[in-house]
Amino acid sequence: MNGAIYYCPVDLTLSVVGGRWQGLIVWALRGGPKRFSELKRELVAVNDKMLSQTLKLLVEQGIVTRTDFQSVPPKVEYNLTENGRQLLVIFEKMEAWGTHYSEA
Amino acid sequence: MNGAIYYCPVDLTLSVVGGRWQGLIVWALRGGPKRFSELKRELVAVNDKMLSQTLKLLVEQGIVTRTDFQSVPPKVEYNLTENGRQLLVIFEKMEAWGTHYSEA
DNA sequence: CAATATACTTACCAAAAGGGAAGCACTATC
DNA sequence: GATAGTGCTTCCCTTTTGGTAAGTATATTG
Repeated sequence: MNGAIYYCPVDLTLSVVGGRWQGLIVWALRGGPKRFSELKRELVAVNDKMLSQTLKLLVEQGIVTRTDFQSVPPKVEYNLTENGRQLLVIFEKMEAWGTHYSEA
Repeated sequence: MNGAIYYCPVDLTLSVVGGRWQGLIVWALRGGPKRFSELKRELVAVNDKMLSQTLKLLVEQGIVTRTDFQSVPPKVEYNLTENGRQLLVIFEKMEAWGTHYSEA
């Protein structure tokens, strides 16, 4: 994948899901494709650089697809791949845990 | 928790589960309490500093308990709290995904 | 009496990640 | 003709993270 060595399957998954923005982007795409600017609006604290950098990484990892509509002004859509979509069960559990934890 | 602001429950959970060692330690404790040296042996690439630093963080976050047996040489056991234990469903999904992904 | 084991901490350094601000290409709109 | 909107990239800098090596205290072992 990127030369890194993973200690176990959990470690591998964490490399895709951990990091400041990777997981949040996957989660933001759960409802279907979104444009760059929509993601930016949704992930309030992200900046252009981080968003495009992280999206590129997710594309390389095979989690997200990128569709460039070759128009001016540019229109590009991002969507989850099948592998990406299968990550969603993880985030559903995370949402449940986080919700419960912040109430405790 | 630590002054950080979380954007949503998933973000909160990622702050507990992401990071180089946090998740792996929680996962390593799934079978019951372990001593410092056992964790060190199991998480091959971790060093003393990272392990004790991360364990301290997990204790502060209420994910792990620390029991010091006040003996010489020292014996200290770490175990999951109830909140920590509830994270395990997340890791089970991660293991499944990681296993599947690395076969693809 | 030297070595070993345990669970740490400290000082120091290197690498990586993250972020701000600006710029770019091009069109449409005012 | 200036301005705005889009999806980026680049430069530069700060912060965070990770890591190495060494040290600490004390009892047991050889």
